[in-house]
Amino acid sequence: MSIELSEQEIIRRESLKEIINLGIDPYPAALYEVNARSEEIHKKFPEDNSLFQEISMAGRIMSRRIMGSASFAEIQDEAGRMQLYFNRDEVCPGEDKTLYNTLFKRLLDIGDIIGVKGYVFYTKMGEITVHVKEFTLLSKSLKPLPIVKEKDGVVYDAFSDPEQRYRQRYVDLIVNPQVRETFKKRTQLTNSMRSFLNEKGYLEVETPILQPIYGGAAARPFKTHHNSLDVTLYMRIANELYLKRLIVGGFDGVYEFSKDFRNEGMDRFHNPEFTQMELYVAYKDYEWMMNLVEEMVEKIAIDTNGTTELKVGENLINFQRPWKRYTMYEAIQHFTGIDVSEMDEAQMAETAKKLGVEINPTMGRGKLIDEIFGETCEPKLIQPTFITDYPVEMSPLAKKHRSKAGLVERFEAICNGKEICNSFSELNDPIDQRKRFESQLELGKRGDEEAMVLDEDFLRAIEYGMPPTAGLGIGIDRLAMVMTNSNSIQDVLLFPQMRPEKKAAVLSDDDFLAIGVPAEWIPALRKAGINDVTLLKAANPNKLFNDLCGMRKKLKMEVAPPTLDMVKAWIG
RNA sequence: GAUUAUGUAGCUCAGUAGGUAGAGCACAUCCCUUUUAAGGAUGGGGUCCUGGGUUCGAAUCCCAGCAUGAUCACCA
Repeated sequence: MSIELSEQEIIRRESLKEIINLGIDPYPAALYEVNARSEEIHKKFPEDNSLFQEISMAGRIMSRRIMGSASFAEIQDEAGRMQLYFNRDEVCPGEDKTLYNTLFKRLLDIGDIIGVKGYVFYTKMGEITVHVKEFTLLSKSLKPLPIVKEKDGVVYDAFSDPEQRYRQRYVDLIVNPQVRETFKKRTQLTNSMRSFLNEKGYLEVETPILQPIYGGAAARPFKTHHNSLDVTLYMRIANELYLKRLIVGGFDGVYEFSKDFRNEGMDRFHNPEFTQMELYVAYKDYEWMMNLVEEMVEKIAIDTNGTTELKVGENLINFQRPWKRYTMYEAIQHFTGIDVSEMDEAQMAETAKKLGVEINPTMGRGKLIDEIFGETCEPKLIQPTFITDYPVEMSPLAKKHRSKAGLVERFEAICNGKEICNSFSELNDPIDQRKRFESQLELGKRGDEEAMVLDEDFLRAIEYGMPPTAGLGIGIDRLAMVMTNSNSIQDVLLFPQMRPEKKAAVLSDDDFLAIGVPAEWIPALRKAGINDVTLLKAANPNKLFNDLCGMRKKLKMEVAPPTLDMVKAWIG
């Protein structure tokens, strides 16, 4: 990336100066009245042509077709585009045609934001168009936008480079309307979920993101430090333990949309920060929670897409209740034909090897089952499916199964081959909970970096007594991927985490002047790639001298060539 | 972290047995003047990701790096 402005950027800056010289403020402070939007006009005008005869609307210029005294342009507002018709003699009723000839035709560009007043009519071509009577520049754009064109559903020159789309999401949002739709849908999703939960009377709460002890999930945390307390704090990996404290405190149902942070790998399913909705309801169990999840997700599908049947990638997924239910052992048996339910750790490890599942010595029996399941079953579960009854070893916060030894009352919902939620009857036996934490500590000693740590305050809380409680964590990003048919988590995060953009250390004109470089040589030096002091200091004076002579020709500079001594003096 | 692909104009992409780089859109100037991815003509615009190496000569070949994507690993 050059710090040089491109030709088009220079032209726009010059236009900006001319606009100011015309006495026009390119960034006016006053509000601009908007009483009509493109979507509304397109919808209502065909039904009643007497509407919209005195409108005022605003948006970004996305295309222009200029032909002398008449011109067409399109502006884009949040919901869509509207064609504008400009006629020179209507925009400039007097003798002075500057506003049209100079401002509109020459000094405005694609990307500028304008406001227009006028009336809606049909053109000869039958397109709904705003006949502009007056227009106002609201913001001059200095960077050219990628121009995406579309005809009959075919998109030309799409702005598609993922790096640029994610790093400059604002550009992505301007030129790719389907991206705006995705994020609107994501918000519809959370709105739908929130209203569902509120209608049930559950209380939305906020709990700490900075936690002295991270807990509630198996994951590596981000670590930070609080200066005045001089303590280590962790960014939360889950909010489970806090929400359960609130159940102890007497709330019957609490939930939180929680940004969680996990210091792990990134790929199309994982971002270091992601959103979960966690819900805890007193006096309920996991069977009850399964029904709630079905009901809630079905409603979300209808609220966001108008149907329970969604095309996601190659698959047609139907969220209509009831969903299929398998126990974990049943699922493994179903997909591999092997009954692992009675196996001990050694037999399990043997089976895993036979199935081609990679294992390592830190894995206990529970982890082994999880690996086998994850490898052989999860990717094959396309339709929403509940997997129930997990091994106790991998669920230190879940209640022991009421009838099956060695298992806990837990379920996950799998959809499109990925987990979308996780839930259990919460463990409320403080003695058992302490033991479970202790065995996690053992796993930690065996080298499991994700083993949970013991949270004394949480234990103290449940020692006061926590009602039987059903808990749920549902991945909002994963759910949003499904609901918006997105292939990557980055497509449902407005600002996905990216490696930092590398920035050249830039020398300002003043820096160059301070070193003794005459102003006229600064562009040439920049062109030669000398953008920071170290580069200049490290340059070979002879080479730089030659380069500059070359640049002088190339840039058609009307100054005397540099001398070698001059260049040596800059380098010092 | 591993493998692999990609990185050329503001955007989307061509291209070259290794010999001073092309198209469309965008931009500029002029002509036309109610157009619809959309008129016509002319023109400007590039450290061909960065750094090394091979070579008379590298955007092209080799190595390393950076960025991004994909797959795997990790990751409920």
